[in-house]
Amino acid sequence: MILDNENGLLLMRHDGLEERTWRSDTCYKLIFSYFGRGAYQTHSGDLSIEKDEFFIFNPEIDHKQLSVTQEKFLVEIQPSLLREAAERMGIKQAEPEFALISYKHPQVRQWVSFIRDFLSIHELSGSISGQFFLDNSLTQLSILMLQFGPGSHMNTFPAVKCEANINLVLTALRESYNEDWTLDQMAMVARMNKYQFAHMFKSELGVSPYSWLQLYRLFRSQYSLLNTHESILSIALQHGFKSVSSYNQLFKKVYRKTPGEFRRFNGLKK
DNA sequence: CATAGGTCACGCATACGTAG
DNA sequence: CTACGTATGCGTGACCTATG
Repeated sequence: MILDNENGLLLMRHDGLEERTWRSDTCYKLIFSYFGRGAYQTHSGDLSIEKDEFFIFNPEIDHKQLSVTQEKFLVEIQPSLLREAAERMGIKQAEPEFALISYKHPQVRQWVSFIRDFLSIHELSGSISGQFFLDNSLTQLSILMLQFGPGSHMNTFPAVKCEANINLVLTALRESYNEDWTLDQMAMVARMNKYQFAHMFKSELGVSPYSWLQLYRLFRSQYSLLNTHESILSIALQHGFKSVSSYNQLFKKVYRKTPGEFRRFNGLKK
């Protein structure tokens, strides 16, 4: 099952899952795992997704699929379309760069679920109505990606609706993200056993508690990075990182770039 | 017996200092 | 900014325990 036109492409297939060639596309590429897990490789590290999680490849990123279970679901979007959506949504970042992390979001899951059901009932390949459906879907997904896909265009972490006691923790973390936290403290806020808490947190958000906090710090720090000329060190310290080296390391993992490179690539020109 | 809820141990990812 | 080395403590599969 494949639908494509000049704006992008929608692909869903249950066979030919063993493809293992290097690809480098000019488009943004969302990969969603509806069933089990998927693994991908880039020149600077591997990525894996569990059920219901997704990640987004930025244009021109070399990548290779390592494995997929049961079903491959991916959508490609041309930068021009995403740029237009960003503009209409009032996002300043002209060419958003998405974080290379797997993430879970209920609304993205719902969207994928809807598209899957629709496509499995209607045979649309090559038809006029298929094109119409595709264009609309791509626009919708662009909006979702910009809204919920963590990346350079955000200075916070995407909002999610989840369990009440998890929400307590998220609120507390957002308020004092630049302070020290341990898993025990978070669990205390949630009034839960720390093991239960960690499990629940992970299943709700697709990210484990401490990683969430780290990522939140990183996204909050982006604004200063892109809009001020403060030193990397002071930005790192202000946002709760204890050293530049851990800040650098996290940045490398998320964007495959160091903070300096990220600033030069996305930031305001002097 | 099946299912859900709770707990834990320990491998390994991460934090962070030092040196280059 | 990168490349280590080390200590810390997080994450999670696997195991218990209650419940029906």
